[in-house]
Amino acid sequence: MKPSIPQGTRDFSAAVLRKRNFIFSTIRRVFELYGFEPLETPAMENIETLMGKYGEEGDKLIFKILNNGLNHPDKKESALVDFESVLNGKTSKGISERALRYDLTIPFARYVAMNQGQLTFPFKRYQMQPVWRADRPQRGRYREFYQCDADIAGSNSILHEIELALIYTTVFNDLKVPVEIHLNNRKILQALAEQCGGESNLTNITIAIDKLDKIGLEKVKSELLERGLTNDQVRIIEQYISLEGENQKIIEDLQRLFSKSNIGIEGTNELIEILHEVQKSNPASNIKLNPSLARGLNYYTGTIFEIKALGVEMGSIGGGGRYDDLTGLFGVKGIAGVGISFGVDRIYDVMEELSLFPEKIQEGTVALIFNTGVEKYHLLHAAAVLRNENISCEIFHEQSKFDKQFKYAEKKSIPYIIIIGEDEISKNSATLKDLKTGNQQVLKIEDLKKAIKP
RNA sequence: GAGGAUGUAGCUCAGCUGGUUAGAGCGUCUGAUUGUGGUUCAGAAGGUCGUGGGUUCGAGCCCCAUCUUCCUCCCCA
Repeated sequence: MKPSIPQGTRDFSAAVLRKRNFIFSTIRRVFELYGFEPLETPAMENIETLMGKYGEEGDKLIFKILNNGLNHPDKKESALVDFESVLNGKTSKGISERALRYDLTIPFARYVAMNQGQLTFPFKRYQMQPVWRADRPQRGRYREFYQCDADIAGSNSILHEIELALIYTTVFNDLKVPVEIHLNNRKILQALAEQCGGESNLTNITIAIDKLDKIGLEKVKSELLERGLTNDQVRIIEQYISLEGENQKIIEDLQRLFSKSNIGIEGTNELIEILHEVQKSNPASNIKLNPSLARGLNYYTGTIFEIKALGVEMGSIGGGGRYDDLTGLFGVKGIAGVGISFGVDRIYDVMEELSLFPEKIQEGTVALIFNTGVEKYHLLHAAAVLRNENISCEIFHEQSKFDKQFKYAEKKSIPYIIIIGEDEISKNSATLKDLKTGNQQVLKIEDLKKAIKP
């Protein structure tokens, strides 16, 4: 049979993995710096943990795992009945009782709900693991992809929003990816909904205005009308999403538009505080109010973030926000949460497109010890000395022409080669050559480490 | 889930209205060159033309199905 992998999944070669790990380790380091602790949860969850948490569309995109043993004679009849309900679009525990995780937030909520007695609140965790979606793959969209989430459970403090924004700034600064942090607040959208026929319209409004960037004002307006809003209501929304310009100007406009709405004022004040503190703590933060930012996921109730890479066509490379009732879905009330997520696969694509990966990260082996056919002992000894100094090196596997050994080093981006032949052994030394400059020198084995730049 | 494009050597791609033995560049390997690479030169290997059916005297090319990748919609990271 011809080897292949499932649609939308990928193998990662060494060159790709080194770059990915560069992103992962940057994010991990910053998460740790802010006091988040690691968590991993299983690839699969019980199916009822996931179903119904991501909306109707989300349910369709969850990968369900077929139960084992369906062919057992004793179960045949019940399996047939259960399968009938699957054919009617319902899930059935008789056919599937597990599913692959769809994101990291719901498993986190499940974990907090399960372990609330043991955890120290506020509970700050980060998690970097793959998630799976049965979506149709496209550029920047995969069926298996990684998320890196940091969330805080059990605190309403706005300090977290401020620090999460600072994490975004720090990580993308470290990666040298130019970004805009888009900021908005669901409370303001709620105030807007109240002015437009009540909260029942909130979802209709958020879904439509979230697309403003993509489809433009006219299409957003027609979508709003299709979703049953009146002309007057659409006019109010148009006024709202047309707000643009400097953050300060948008703030003033929001204050004017929602001067009579308590929730609107509350949301605006949160925005003001976050903007103020973030820019004061790290002036490099490119944080931008975006009134049309809504985010599809309905569990958000306060601040919302989204990260837009500058200079490339790419969907958002990160997002997050505050959700008041994280664990309510699992029967534990009163635990608020706030969190952010990094889309590593898209960050990778952006960095690739902008050529932002440092060349340095492709170096695995630092030195290649040529095989000159001398006693293996001499080669192994030199390798051991280097390895003791934490310099990664390898010995060419067989004696062969230098030409071949040089080419091997070149292919693997190994910066140094070391030659130990009869001449060198007689002088208890080694020849070290820097492949980049072409310079070479004869040194004592013990002095190699000094000549090799890390 | 709906619609559209795509697939030929390890990689990037040619391949005429259907006609003998499917080509190029790059890469790989061998040699010039058994202690000094990146250059050059000579040669070689490498293909069930995504897969399975069909039409035809004859299919890389036409038809059907299926899979992959990519694009639009939906949704998202």
